[in-house]
Amino acid sequence: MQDRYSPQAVERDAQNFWDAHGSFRTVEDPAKRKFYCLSMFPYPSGKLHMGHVRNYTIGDVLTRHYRMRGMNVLQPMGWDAFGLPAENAAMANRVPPAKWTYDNIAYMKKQLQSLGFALDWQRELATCRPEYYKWNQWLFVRMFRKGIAYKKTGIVNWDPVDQTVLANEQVIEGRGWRTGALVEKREIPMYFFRITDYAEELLAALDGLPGWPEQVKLMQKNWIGRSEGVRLAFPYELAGEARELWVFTTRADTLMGATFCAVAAEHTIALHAAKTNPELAAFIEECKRGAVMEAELSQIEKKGMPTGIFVTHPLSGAKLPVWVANYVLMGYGEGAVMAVPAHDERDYAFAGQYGLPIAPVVRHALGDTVPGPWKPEYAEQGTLINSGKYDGLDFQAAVDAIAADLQAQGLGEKHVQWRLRDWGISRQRYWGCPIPIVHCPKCGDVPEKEENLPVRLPEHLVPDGTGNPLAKMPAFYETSCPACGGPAKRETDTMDTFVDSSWYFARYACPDNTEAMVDARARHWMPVDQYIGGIEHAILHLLYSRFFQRVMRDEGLFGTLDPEHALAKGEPFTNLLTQGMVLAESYHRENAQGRREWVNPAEVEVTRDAKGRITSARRIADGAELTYGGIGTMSKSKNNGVDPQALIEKYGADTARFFIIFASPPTNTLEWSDEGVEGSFRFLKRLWAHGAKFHGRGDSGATDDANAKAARHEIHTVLRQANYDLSKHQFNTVASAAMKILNALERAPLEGPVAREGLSILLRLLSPITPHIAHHLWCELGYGEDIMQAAWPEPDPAALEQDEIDYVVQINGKTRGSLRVPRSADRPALEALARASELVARYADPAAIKKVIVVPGRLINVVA
RNA sequence: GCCCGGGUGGUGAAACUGGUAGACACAGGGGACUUAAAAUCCCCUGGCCGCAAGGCCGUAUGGGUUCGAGUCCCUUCCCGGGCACCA
Repeated sequence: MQDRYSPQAVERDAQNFWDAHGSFRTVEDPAKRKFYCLSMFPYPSGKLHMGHVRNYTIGDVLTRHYRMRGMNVLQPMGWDAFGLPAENAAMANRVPPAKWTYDNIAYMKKQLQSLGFALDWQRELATCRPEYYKWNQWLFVRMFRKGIAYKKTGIVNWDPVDQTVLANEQVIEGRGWRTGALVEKREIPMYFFRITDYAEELLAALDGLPGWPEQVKLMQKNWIGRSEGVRLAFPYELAGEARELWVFTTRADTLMGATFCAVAAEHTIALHAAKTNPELAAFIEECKRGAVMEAELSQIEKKGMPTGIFVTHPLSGAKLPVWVANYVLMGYGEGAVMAVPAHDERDYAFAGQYGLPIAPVVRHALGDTVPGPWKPEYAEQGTLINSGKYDGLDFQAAVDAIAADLQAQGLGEKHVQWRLRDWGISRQRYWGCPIPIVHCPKCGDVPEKEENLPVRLPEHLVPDGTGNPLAKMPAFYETSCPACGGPAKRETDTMDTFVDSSWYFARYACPDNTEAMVDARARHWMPVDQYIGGIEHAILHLLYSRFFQRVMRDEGLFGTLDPEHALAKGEPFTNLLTQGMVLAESYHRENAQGRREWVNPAEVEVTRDAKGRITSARRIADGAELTYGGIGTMSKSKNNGVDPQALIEKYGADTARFFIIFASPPTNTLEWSDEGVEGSFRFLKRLWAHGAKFHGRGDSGATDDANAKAARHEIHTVLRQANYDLSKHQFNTVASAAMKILNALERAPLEGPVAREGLSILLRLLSPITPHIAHHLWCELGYGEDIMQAAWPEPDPAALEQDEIDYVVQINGKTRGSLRVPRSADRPALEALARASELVARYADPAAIKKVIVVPGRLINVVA
């Protein structure tokens, strides 16, 4: 056996062994319990980043652990290969997105393989391949026929200079990232998925997901946003025609306190009033400028302007003015709200700003009036006042009575409102899945015939930033109508990449099927038993996947299902582990054009103050002063990614894997630092050295040796804890446990069964984390041929037993020492020992003892 | 702004269901080995007071519940994620 640990050789040999034995190939096996372990597939951005390494290492630890526990584990890998970065790279390098993407996939696949992940590569898929996206299109057509996919207008960011639609991340401070032009909102026709049809089910089913973090379920719940209230109408006249302004409110009890209504800039009333009011038209134009992001909209100053139009209060008959307000969103509800300034903080501020009346109608904790400044109590529910016949009613009674009166007049009803909006999937971009619709002047929007799918995306185009190249390519869009055969134009928008990632997990079960989207194998493997990915996907990706799973179920793609079958419930992921993000510091400077240029932390030298805060930073290469951009997720845009490749090359995959597991529990954010990697490498070197020393020793040696016995007790105690930690997915302490076991082994005698057993436990415990070195030592030390075939270690109860237990002794809740007590001591014996102990004599008056609290096996607290 | 998390030594973290705070490491200091360095090994390392024994303080902040709080409840501050076209 080599004296020196040489990770490259060890890892190459282990990987060759796995390749030769097809160790990670998985087929359906009814004799074993199936376990589908899936990590979110990567976007092929060029090279792996630390977030990937972390994600896939976590998945691999789970996979290898469950394999050793005898399950039939499926762990596939693929590529989320459509998306914006490929177009950006294409513009920068004049290379087609397809070539860039395929090159990246080839390189990143090598990287993944070098990390030794137990992946079944035979199932590899890439969403940009026609074999894959054909089924996006196929399902889209079915959804379109069913009405789950439909067309309406949606609002996008428009760059007036490049004449192109911008993604939110391409809008920087309200301007286009390339042109610097002020971005405008523009309404365009788009396709939507009717996810709101499933809102109720998506919400209710969250309760049936015990394997999901509460935090994620809560985020989804809030996102879906069920609210019960009343939909009601304010009648008005427009150009002599009777109309109704419909609003939704959760506070119908405050209806008698409504003093005005506010509508979005795009609302019919606003547009009508603007025709004769240039000032209002200008204000509406102002509202239309700027980005569409909600985060941005919520930060803007609340502004409004009267329309001059009045509506009639449905109960009091009073005339209320209608205002245009920039905080009312057209996309949410009816694009109009009733304003009750006395009991709503935003309305209160708005009324104060524009001198609108404030009418209190609810008795709150502070009284019957609402003097400024605003108090949260004003918004609380209470008994109605100043509300005529509704006076004296509480919240629920008032809502019931008011809803009944409105309904009698046909001016309102109880209503459940959802915050969730339908999913707009059209993207005016090239590098995505074409939407299989043909626009025919005679037949309208006609889906492509099934036999003509997939609608292939040409792979040779290079976008230039001025709109979708497909829209400039007659060979792509000139076609004939699938219905009437006449000349027609193909849709040139492509699908949101979230469509691709909403069902890939089902396709892994049967990636080779050219006849069907999914088959019986999907029914076997689905649902995913353990899904692992970044917390940043907690809402959108996971919600869309849950929606798609239900659409596929309702399309009968999984066959007829027993109602108790997990797939019948529509949930694709039984257990979810949301790993924390990998964060890194970022640095930037202004370049000659006044744009921010981000410098990779590897090229930066920083100075820190006594508290470790960064005081200044400069680029090592040229000494340029840099601005510290704070700590944040590793991203291409901030150029703060740490390349794992250097780490792998210097220390090997096992060290990289061990460090990333050891550094932090999976769900924590991980602030990247290069320090600490050395320590992981040192540990593996020590492990190797221990193995080399142990190599060739016999099993002779004293079993009864007290040191050996103590070591065995320690090892099994640590193992018990490690197994518990594994079950909680707290892998960092499993790595610690391995270190503790090695420490114990180094203190214990090197020969004999305890040493041999201890090392075998250590190797098996480590094998999911550092599979290469574990594989090598396992073979080399004669434990077996393949550690993956070995049984998972369990602690021996006999080794865990102890003759004496150390009890913590507290006096009045303060820890004062400990008592060594025979294991057999019962509660009265423990109490007596404590009362008689010299600790009590020293810190309390034994005569004044009021009570003694005994926690078995742990602690005695004497209260005096 | 709204929704969801988090905050423990110089650093990453640990601490079972409310029961000895800081396991295991990193960094730092001291020492051994070496001509020297690297590597390796040993010792020390939360703060304050003390020659020592020991004492007091300490889990972002301020309060509360409890025999006992890092852990439960409330307040404030700071940091991270999401906000529907980044993936």
